[in-house]
Amino acid sequence: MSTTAAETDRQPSPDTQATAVYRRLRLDILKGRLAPGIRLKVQDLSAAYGAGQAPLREALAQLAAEGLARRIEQRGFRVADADPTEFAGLIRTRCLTEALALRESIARGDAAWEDAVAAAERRLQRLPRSLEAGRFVANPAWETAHRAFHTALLAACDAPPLLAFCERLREEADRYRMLANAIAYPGRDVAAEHAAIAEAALDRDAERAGALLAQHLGSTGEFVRLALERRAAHQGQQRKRRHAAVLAAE
Amino acid sequence: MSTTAAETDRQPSPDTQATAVYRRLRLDILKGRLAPGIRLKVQDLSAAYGAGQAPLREALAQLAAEGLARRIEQRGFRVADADPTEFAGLIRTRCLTEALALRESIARGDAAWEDAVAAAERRLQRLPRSLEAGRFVANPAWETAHRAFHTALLAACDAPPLLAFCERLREEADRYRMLANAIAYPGRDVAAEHAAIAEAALDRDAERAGALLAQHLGSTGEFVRLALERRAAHQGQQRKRRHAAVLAAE
DNA sequence: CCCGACAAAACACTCGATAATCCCGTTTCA
DNA sequence: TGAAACGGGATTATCGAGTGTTTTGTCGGG
Repeated sequence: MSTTAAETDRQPSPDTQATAVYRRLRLDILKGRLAPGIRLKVQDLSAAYGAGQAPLREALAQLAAEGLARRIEQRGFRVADADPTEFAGLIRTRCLTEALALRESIARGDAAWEDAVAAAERRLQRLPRSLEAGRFVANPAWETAHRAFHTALLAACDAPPLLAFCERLREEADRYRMLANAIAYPGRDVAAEHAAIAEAALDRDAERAGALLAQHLGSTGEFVRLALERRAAHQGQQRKRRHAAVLAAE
Repeated sequence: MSTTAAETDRQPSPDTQATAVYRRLRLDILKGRLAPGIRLKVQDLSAAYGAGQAPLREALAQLAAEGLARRIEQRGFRVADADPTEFAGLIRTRCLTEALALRESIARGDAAWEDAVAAAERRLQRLPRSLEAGRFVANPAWETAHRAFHTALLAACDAPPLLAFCERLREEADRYRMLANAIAYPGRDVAAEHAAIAEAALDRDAERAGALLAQHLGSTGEFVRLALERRAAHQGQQRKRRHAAVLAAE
């Protein structure tokens, strides 16, 4: 080993509390463990995550900048809410942007890119969407492979900020999808859609691939939108019941 | 006045120190008053902006999330540096993304959008690019009108996150442009380019407008790139001189 | 029964100080 | 001569207490 201690240590400074709690919060929001719209009280979180308030505020400021949380001046932070209108804009943007990145990727991708796409597609096909047959139970391996497949498709577009943007949109959309999957189950053949996109991409048919990808994202979006509507109705009922209970208790 | 105090107060809670210092820092970075790459020491900034360290760290965390600053674990924050490679990716992404948004805008824009574009273009044409004839002195009014023109072009694309993304890219690119303008002067006829874009947009020629816009952004990018090179050479010389001075002083 | 003023509690935000870590010039050893 | 250990000084990261704002709950009047 010719690397000195100074060189190896450069990168992995022990994670600071602020970033550690940032990562955990981020995941808890994306996975839906922290429901949309709820208050993020600094003291509570501080107790829950075992970190001081200063690091927590730092993490929250970061999340707010990313759009995963909302800051309200003098009134603290809340989890970004799951608004159908915002979601529609999100999906529309994804369709446009990912299709654009895919077209560019097809125009510029080399043989290595083709191989990566084909490999990612094969890996994805092997995995079951849900861990159980009857109802939906998220399969972490599938989620990972799914992410990898979509990333591989766009990887050759040679515009890092565009890629980063697509990834952020995907995470945000995935948050909605998580919420939706808690109450509904996608009936369509997602695997076939992925296969069709991969085929078009490898055929270098940019227009067809872009259109298919946009359609794929749109379908998922529509599915989530319906689930979201049901959720809203559900919550409305719950709120009514709770209100009734309060009245009854008096 | 029929509005109660409760209603009017809701929005404008007096700016918290954290956000106030965030805005100031942000501007100082974008305007180039804080040079790329320099360290952002919490204590110094705390003294300079007259705020505590906690709000400052919050602001810095936010800026880091936006990409205007870099956080290095256990080693504080630095201003994002002006790297030619990153800049190239930025420009490429802008060309792709703004052209996309413009095409969408043209496809969806109504009469009000047309009017807004035409008006913004006229306002821009009236203003001089530089306050002095011989050398470049930034004209705030022109900068504002320029921003407004480009925003008006994309306004009808009906994809809020896409618009927000374009705006962020523009700000980042403008930071580079500020640095470049400090040492060079654009020789081409920027006004004519704007006019051509507006004309194509109002003609509803999406392809031509998109191409012209991409070309416009690319030219500006090329200009900045050259200036950046000169800047690098300049800094190299300065560093050499400083080094020589140190040696001479011994 | 509803509405608005009022007081108390909860909470966000801020500050100053302390602990942990890094940086850099110096010394020590092979 | 060069590389590794070492310390003083600077800087980051963190904590706990204090201040001001918002929210909640209560009470009297419409």
